[in-house]
This record gives sequence, C-alpha cells and structure tokens, in this order.
Amino acid sequence: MALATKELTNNQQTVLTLLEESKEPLKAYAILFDIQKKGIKSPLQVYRALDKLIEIGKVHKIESKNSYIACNNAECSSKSSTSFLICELCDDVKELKKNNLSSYFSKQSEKSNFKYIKHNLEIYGACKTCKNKI
Amino acid sequence: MALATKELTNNQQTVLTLLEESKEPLKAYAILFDIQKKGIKSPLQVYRALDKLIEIGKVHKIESKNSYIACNNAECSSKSSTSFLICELCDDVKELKKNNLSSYFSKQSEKSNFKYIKHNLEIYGACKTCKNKI
DNA sequence: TATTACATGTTATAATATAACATATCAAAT
DNA sequence: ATTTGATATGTTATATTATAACATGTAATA
Repeated sequence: MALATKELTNNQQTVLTLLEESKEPLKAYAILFDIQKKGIKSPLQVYRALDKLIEIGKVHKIESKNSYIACNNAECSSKSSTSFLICELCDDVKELKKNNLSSYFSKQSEKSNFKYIKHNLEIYGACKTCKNKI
Repeated sequence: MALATKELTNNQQTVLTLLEESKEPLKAYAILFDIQKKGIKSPLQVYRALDKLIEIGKVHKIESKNSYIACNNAECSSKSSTSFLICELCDDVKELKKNNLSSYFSKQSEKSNFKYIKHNLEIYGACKTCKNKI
C-alpha cells in the first residue's frame, strides 16, 4: 500500500489529531498528559508515534524548543527539510512554505564542497501580530 | 570594560579551551567528564559557563545534537545567528561563514509579514571527505 | 565600606528521551 | 490456513539533558 494512503495506527492517529488541533507546538510530555484518557500511558508510546509521524512527514520537530508540530503535508515543501518562523514574543510558530530554500542551500553548501541533503531552519523574530509591539 | 576584552572566569576559560581544542562538538556531560580534574564537579557549572560563552558569541549550540562548538568569533558572521554544515556520515560539523544568509532570511521573512531577528540553520549532508563514499 | 552585579559551589530535581524485553497484529508468501 | 517477517504495542526501568533553589564568594564602584 502506498505511503500516502497508509493508515495510521490508533496511537499515531491520536497523537496526530492532538497536534493538528493544537494552535501551538506541543512537547512530548504535554502530549502524553493530554491523551492519557485515550489509553496512552507511557512516554515511549508518545515518542514512538512521533517518530513514525515525523518519518512520514506528518509532524516536524522544532529542535530548539523540543516541540512537535503537525504539518499540512500537501503544502509542505519537503518531508525531511523544515523551515520555521518562530515569534520570540508570543511563541507562535509558522512553517515557511513553498520556498526555494533547498536549492539555495544546496548551492551555498557546494561552495564549501559539501553535498546538501536536507536542512532545518529556525528563524526567530516577531510575527505579524507582535511586530508592532516592539 | 568592553565586552570583547572582558576576561573570562576560570570555569568559562576551562570550558572554552576544551571546546576549542576539540575537533568535534561536545555534549555538556562530555565536557563535564573531561574537566573534572580541573575542579569542575557539577553539571550546573558547565551549563553556566556555556550560557555565558554562548551569550558572548564564543560558543554556539547545535540544537539538533544538543552539542556545543567553539566559534572563531572573528570570522563568525553573527553572534546570535548560526549556520552549520553537519555531515551525516562522520558527524563532522563546520560553520558556514561569511555568508549573506541573514539578509536573505530577512527578505524571505518579510514575505510572511514576519520581522527577522536571528536564525539557526542546520544543513545535513555529506562533507568534503565523505561525499565520495555515497 | 556599603552596594551592586556577577560568578561559584552544592544538593536536589525537573524535563527530555531511550533501552530492553515480552507480546501482539496483520498482510504477504508459501 | 499457516508460517513468516515486519512493524506496532505495552511495560518497567533507566539514560540523558537541563534547571531550581539557596548559601557563599569576589571584585569593581559609588
């Protein structure tokens, strides 16, 4: 069965739904806390679901925040590469979509004789709503 | 006294020297292990030294690896922003220096109505030495 | 010399993530 | 229909990364 249509397991779907409904990135133990009523009892169950969801591109990890965010895969420029805009005032996180960053980074990398495979970009600043407050 | 010439404390200098002499990024507890003979006994002493060194731009954290690397500040394009080339084969890490990434990201961010302040970029791929092995 | 701002030392604990192992599920191959 | 292989689960324990809290020290300065 094709990856795209492969069904998720219960645990994976439970974690994904929670992330999709969340307005903000969630930490693993926050996820655990929120879904204990659905039968998930241990951190490992959460981490395993996250690992799988990340692997298939449904979820990304925001490394500098140890947080996880659901991805609208259709609009995501890449399964493995990630680019985020992180507001330092309100902690809002948005994905930078439909960009040419990969090809740009690939060229930049070549200058250092480095073969680009994927990237993680975290841009910190002020979001639309907060930029006026500065 | 000016920041640039401000002297480091013993703990800070000990941690910085270790990182500067290391060929690879080090984790906090690896640092602790390596310098226990120099009187540093607790994780907190390491983390505090790292915090300060990061603040003044002498050290960067590689978020996706929970590792720390010394920075040759003179060549570093920015104290607060970081850009790394990380080899997935040998784990070698190099800083991307003298680049125009900040202005590029600033423009990209504007398209999303986001005010750029700083960034962290981690590019994964194959380094000069390893790219032939793929 | 009192004040201020950092830095230190120490113990304890919080937060994040994985190891190890026994079972279970389920589609595909025989 | 059964065996196989790959993957997921449940569970307990533990490893790894990082901070809280608080008492003390140090050194420049007002």
